[in-house]
Amino acid sequence: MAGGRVYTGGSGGGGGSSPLSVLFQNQKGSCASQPLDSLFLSGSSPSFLGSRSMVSFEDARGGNGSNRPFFGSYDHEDNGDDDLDDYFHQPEKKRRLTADQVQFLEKSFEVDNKLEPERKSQLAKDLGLQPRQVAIWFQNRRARWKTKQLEKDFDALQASYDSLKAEYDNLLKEKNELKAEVVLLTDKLLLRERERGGFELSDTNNLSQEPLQKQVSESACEAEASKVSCKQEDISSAKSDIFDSDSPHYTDGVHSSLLEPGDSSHVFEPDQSDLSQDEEDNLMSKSLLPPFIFPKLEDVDYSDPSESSCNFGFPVEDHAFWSWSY
DNA sequence: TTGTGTTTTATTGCCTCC
DNA sequence: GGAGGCAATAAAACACAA
Repeated sequence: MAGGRVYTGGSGGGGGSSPLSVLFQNQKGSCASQPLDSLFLSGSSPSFLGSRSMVSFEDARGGNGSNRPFFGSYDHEDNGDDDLDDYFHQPEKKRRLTADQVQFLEKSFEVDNKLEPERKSQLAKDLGLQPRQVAIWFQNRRARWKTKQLEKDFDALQASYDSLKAEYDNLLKEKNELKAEVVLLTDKLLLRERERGGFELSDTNNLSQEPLQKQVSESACEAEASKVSCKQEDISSAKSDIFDSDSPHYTDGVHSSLLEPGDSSHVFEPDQSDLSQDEEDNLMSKSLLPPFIFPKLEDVDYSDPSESSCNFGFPVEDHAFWSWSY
């Protein structure tokens, strides 16, 4: 025995003389002739006396035939004496508790799932079981309860996750739609600028006298006026998305050819070979590139892509975020 | 009837508390 | 150090399909 525990089987039970085979001859429900509540509330001597389940068969057979135990698995009421004899000559085996015993224990468990020594003794006495059997039953019952509780918790978490994922998917869809819109408008804008001939970025001689930022901003606002608000904060959140092609979410396939990585940036990069260092610095520091395309460096921290506005607060590596489920 | 999966009863070993 | 709880596990009992 572990932990110094001693299995004191063999001598428990009430040893009542009245045969209970009428009441407990079938564990599958037919024995429920007595309401459980009356069993549970009927004081210290419910009709379990005489049960010797799990005790030694030598003990169980005990005295005379009238003291026959009502083992839970014993539903051989139609068997003859030979079968009965065989049954009792089996080596000691596990015996299931009767349905009534289990119901009684269940009721007790509902009241309190912990078992103080006194209650254990009382239950054992009432049910005609060994106190250890009662303790074991409670222990196993607690384990089952815990498992079910875990299943419930899991279901709740799963539901919560499903809800959040649906919400996330909607946001992602919305994001991609906005992204596509930005790209479309950008293309339109570039096309218009080219038609005007005032924005030939590949030709440094054509750099406008007007500050580039002003030019583009005005054009942007013209383009935006029809549909999109020209508010700086609105656009700046989208502009970082344009160059977010590394994001695993970027699957909308609406990239403008002008904005493809390695191809797009030069569109807005004036050839600075003829600029003075000051002008060059000015260009860089003030970010003369269109503000709705390139965020100011101080606005966006590219060192941590997960913090960029294009992700709506979700980590870029969201595939890792979702990968644990399903 | 038999094979197989599930449930229930019981054991073992470890841990915590008093 | 003993009592009791818990996790892991064994094994019997049970359910059920083929």
